Amino acid sequence: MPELPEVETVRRGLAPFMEGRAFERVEQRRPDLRFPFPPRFVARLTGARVERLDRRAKYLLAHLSTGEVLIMHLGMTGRFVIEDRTIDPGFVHAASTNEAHAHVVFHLKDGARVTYHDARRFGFMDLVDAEALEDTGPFDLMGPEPLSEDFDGAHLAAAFKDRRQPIKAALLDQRQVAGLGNIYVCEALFRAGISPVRESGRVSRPRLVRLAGEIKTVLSEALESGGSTLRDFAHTDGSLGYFQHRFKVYDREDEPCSGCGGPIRRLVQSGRSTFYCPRCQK
DNA sequence: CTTGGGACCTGTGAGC
DNA sequence: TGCTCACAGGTCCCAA
Repeated sequence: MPELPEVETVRRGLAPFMEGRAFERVEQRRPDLRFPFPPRFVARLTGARVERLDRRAKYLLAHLSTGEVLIMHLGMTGRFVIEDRTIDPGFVHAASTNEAHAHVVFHLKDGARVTYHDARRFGFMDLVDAEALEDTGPFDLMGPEPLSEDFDGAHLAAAFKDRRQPIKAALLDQRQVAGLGNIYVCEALFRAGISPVRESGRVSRPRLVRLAGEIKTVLSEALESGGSTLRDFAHTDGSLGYFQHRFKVYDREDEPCSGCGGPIRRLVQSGRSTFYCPRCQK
């Protein structure tokens, strides 16, 4: 799924069509995605205006005029398709879509129709009071945004202190730092020269400072490229991100390492593939 | 408390 | 061509 750069790319694509507009009509085509929709989901949205579309980690947050926040998570395969007759009647901003996976349709006043598609249905939506947002899970325990000033080597050192977990797993834990996923963790560890199996609590402070910097760099570069397109990620206008061409290790098993020429290896850590260079990462 | 494994669900590509 | 298997960008839940 979308990790932080992909979710932020989606947010930027969606914001011009949603911010300042109200939901004229909402179609909820099934009772659940990963979780059941909240009670009276459609009724609570209808007529509400979207004041602002934010992102926190991998979550999209639509702040509504009703005082509630619409929380949207894309899971692995969630995506939004925009159609806007104010721009070009009948024109669809979208890659090819499968109607069977169009689960929610937002009809906005003055034009746009925004459809949420999600083949695997690992995504979900929820509604909470804006004041309660920070106190509701998972936001209550969530670590800092990696691109914010709150995130640096000192934060990692404190978060990893006395932890035995491999650093790969620790970086995927959204309570330590929020927004990284499998791709960018692999890429950041490679750039920092740190082995994914190293115990997180035993990585030296200078190396964590380097790691925090590499995390910021790789996420920033991915954002500039419009995110990564692997299988089905597409922008809201149907265009594709292209950062995947700059992966150094992810999905490159047996290919030569850009640093030493040796083969990139794959291993499985807590059920997920890790790609790394055994020679360059210690 | 921490950690790892399985579960959720569908689609796709590789190999036979 | 068609089958089967492994695997996929995430996160929650539970057992050890």
